[in-house]
Amino acid sequence: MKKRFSKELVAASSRPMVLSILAGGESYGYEILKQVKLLSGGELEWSDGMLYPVLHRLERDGMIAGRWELTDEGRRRKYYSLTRRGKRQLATDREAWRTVHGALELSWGGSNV
Amino acid sequence: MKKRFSKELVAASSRPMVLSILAGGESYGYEILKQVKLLSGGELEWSDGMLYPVLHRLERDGMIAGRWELTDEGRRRKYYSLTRRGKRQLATDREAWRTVHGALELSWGGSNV
DNA sequence: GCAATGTACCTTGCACTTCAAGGTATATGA
DNA sequence: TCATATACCTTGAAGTGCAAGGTACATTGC
Repeated sequence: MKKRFSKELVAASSRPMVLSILAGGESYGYEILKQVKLLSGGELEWSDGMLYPVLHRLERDGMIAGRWELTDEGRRRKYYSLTRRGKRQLATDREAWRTVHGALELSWGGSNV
Repeated sequence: MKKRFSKELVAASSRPMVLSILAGGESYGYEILKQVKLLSGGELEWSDGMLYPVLHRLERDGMIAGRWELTDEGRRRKYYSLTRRGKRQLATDREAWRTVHGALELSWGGSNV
């Protein structure tokens, strides 16, 4: 549906975005998808087939910790929370992003408009 | 040397960065590498093994046009310039980047600092 | 004479990632 | 009974960067 976003851009932003969302409190896959949409004003829509492997990798690498829970309606959810290692990674990712962003904005403002 | 930048972040920024640099006038591979380093204040250092395939893809897709030239010293260079299609792509990429950047900054400012 | 460095380009194999498409399961409302 | 929403997962195809290798020529220092 949204062809505007290259898979590379999604790949670059997925981890920092997930870590950042979890820095605001624990959440689960389906809800994260909605939060991403909200944060982008409805423009960004991730596929769930992308997000779940991302969550599994982050958990495998110790950035986030998962915990299964059962809702009142009888649905299972896997809640994730940020670990200390995840917090450090978030800070690193944010700095890296801002460096690249600065270079891009510089190049965009430099010669063309 | 620079482990701070994930390959995903490099992948997301490489095309918009190259297109943007060429929007400022034609250039060639080796020089683009130095311009990227300059634009980032020395922080971003691309490998040439990454850049050349990027240039080939952009040329294949009609975003840029290549032209061989021989310098006075007898070295061959391939100069690239932005095509009309490349200009359009640059505008699209820039908008996509800024949307994602906005969502990230929002998430970073929202709950954690 | 020759080694090192800088310029300038290219390709291959590896590991990794998204996406599309498929799957499982339950609850609610028309 | 059927569609929609919730909630998770996996697979195969296609596309990435990176490390490492290669080619070639000019300049500099010993």
